[in-house]
Amino acid sequence: MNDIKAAWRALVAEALASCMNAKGLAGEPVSADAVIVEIPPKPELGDLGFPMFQYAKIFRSSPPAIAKAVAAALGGMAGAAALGRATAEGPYVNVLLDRVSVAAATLEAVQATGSAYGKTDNLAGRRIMVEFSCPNTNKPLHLGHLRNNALGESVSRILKANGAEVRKVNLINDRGVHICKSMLAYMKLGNGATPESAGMKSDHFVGHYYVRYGELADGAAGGESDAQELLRKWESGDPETLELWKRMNDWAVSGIETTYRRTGISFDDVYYESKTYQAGKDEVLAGLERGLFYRDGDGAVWVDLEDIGLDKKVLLRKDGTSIYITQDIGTAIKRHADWPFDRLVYVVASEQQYHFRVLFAVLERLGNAWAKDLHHLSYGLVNLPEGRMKTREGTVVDADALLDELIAMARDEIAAKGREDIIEDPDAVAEKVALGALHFYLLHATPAKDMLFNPKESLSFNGATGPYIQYMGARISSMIAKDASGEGKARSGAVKPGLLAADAEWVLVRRVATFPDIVAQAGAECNPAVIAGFLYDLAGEFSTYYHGNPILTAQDPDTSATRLALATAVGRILRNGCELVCIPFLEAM
RNA sequence: GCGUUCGUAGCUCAGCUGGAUAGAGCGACGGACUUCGAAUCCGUAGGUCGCAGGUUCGACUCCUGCCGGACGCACCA
Repeated sequence: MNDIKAAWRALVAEALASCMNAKGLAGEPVSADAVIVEIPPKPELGDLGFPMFQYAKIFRSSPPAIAKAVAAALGGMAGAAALGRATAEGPYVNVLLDRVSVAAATLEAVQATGSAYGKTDNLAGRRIMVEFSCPNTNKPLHLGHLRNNALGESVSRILKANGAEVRKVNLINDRGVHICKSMLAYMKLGNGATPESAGMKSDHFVGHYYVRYGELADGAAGGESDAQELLRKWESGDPETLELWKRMNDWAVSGIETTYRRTGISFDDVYYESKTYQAGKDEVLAGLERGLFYRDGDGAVWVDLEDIGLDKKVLLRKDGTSIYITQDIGTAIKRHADWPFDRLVYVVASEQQYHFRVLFAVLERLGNAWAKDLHHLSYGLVNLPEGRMKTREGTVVDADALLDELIAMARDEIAAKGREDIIEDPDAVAEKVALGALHFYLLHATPAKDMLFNPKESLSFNGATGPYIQYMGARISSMIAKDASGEGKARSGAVKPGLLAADAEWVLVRRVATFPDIVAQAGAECNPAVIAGFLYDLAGEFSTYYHGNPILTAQDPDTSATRLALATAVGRILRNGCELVCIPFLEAM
C-alpha cells in the first residue's frame, strides 16, 4: 500500500505544479515527499485523502477551491486515471483506487509469496543483536520476565522480517550477593535436599531458599554481611563455594530453560555474568590508567559524567570487586568482538534507563565507536491492582503458575464447548491457546507504557485477545479444509477479482494490502503492538464479513471461489502476523 | 531537590510524520445459533482527550507552566 501511496503523492505534486503553472504562480514546486496523505475517516469518502490547507498561501485561494482544481488536473492525467479516480471533497482531494486491479495484485502477491508475504528489505544487510530476558539464578521467572521475553523474541522476529540478520542473546546474572543469599539459606536449611527429593521444579527449588534467607539471623536483621562475605569467598575461588554455586546455578538455569521452551523463546547465544565480569574489571582498570576514570581516597574507581548531565558513578568498589555496570561494560565489548553488530538492542525495563545512559557514555569514553549503535528498548512495568509485584510480600505472579492456570482455563473452555473429540490433541491446543492469550496480552500495549495485570479480568479468552485471532485463523482453516474435501461450490468456480470491488470485500483487500507497511512500521519502531493491533483489526473485519457473506455456500461458484481466495489470503496474513508476535497459529481449536 | 516517563469512556488499551464526526475490548442493557465453528456477530448507553496558556489555517498529537502517578538519581542487581 505504501507504493500506491507514493505513486499518488507524486501525482498530486504534479497536479499542484500544473495548477500553479496555469495560474501563472511562481515559487517552489511542491515535492512529492511534502505531500501529506491520509486515510479518510469514512470509506465512502475514498481510499486516500490529501488535505489542501497548506497550499492556501501559495495559491492565495481557499482550500476547497484548490481541491477542485487539483482534482480536475488529476482527472486529465493519464497516469492518474489508470490508478483510480480523484474527487474534491471540501478542502480535501480524495482518491478512490481502482479496486479491481489492487485486489488482483494483492491476492496474487499473497499467493505468490506465501509465508514471505509482508517481509521487507528495509534492514537488509544489517546485523542486529538483541539482548533480552537476563534472568537471575536465584529465583524463577515472573510475569515481568514474560513481558520481557515476549518483547525480545517478537522484536527479533520483526527485525528479521525486515531483512536484518538478527542474533538473540541472553545474559545470565549468575553471580552477586543475591545469589549468595540463596546459597547461604541452602547451606544452613537445606539438609542436602535436591529438587528431585523435594519434588519441585529446579528453579523454584532455588527460589524457595532465596526467600528463606529471611529466616537466617543476618537476613532477618536486614543485613547481608554474611552474603557479602560469601561473595568474597566466591571471587577468591574457594572450591567448596564454587561447587555449591555451580550446583545451584545448574538447577536454576535448567528450570528457567524449561520455561523458555514452553513459551517458544530461544537464544542464539548465552553469556554468563560470571564469565564476563572480570573482563569488565580489566576494561575499567585500563581506562583508569588512561586517565578516563579516577580513584578516590577509599580506593573505589569512579567516572565523572557531570559534563553530560549525568552524575559521578562508581565503576569498581573500594575492595576491587565489580558491580552491576562493570560486567555490562565487559559484556558489551566482548559481544562486539564476538559478532560485530550494526546495532545492539537491550530489552530491559524502564527502571534502568539511567543505567543505560551511563553505560553507553562509559563505553563511548573508552573509545568504542560503536557505542552510538547501542539502543535501550525500554518497557514499562507490569503492575498488579494492588501495586507493584514484590517478592517479600509474596505478590509476585510466577510465570509457570500463570501459564499453568491459563492452560487449565483453555482446557476447560475446550471441554465446555464439546470440542475434545473434534480436535486431535486437546492438551496441545490448550497450551497454544494459553500462549496466544498471554503473548497478545503482553504485546498489544505500547512497550514504553506500564501495564496493569488484573488476573480476574485479564485471563479472558473473549474480545480483544489472542484466542480471538486464533479463532478466526481456525475458522478460515476449517473452510479451506472443507473446500479441499469437496464441500461447497468454490471448486467449481473461478476467482474473479472484479467480484472483490464491493465495499464488504474491499475493506479486507485494503487491510491485507497494508500488511507489509505494518511490518515495516513495527520494525522501524521496534514495536510488536503495531502487529498485534493490526491482527486484531483484520480478524475483526473478517469476522464481520463472513457473518454476512456466505463463502462456501455463496449463490454462485465464482463468488464462492473468489471469496474463498480472499479468506485464504486473510488466513495467510493471520498466520504470518501471528508468527511475528509469538501467537501460535491453530488449524483447529 | 534533580532527571526520565506517563495522564484518552467506569476498567484495560488504540489513535499513522499535527488534519475531515476521538476508536476498540471488558463491564452494563437489548437482540442473533434447524444455515460455512456463538472463543462469534449486531445494536444502545458512556469522553469539555489531567488543567492553563502558546505555536498553527487546523492540536489528543508540537512547545511552556502547573497538577497527579510511576520509575530512577546505591561501593544492590
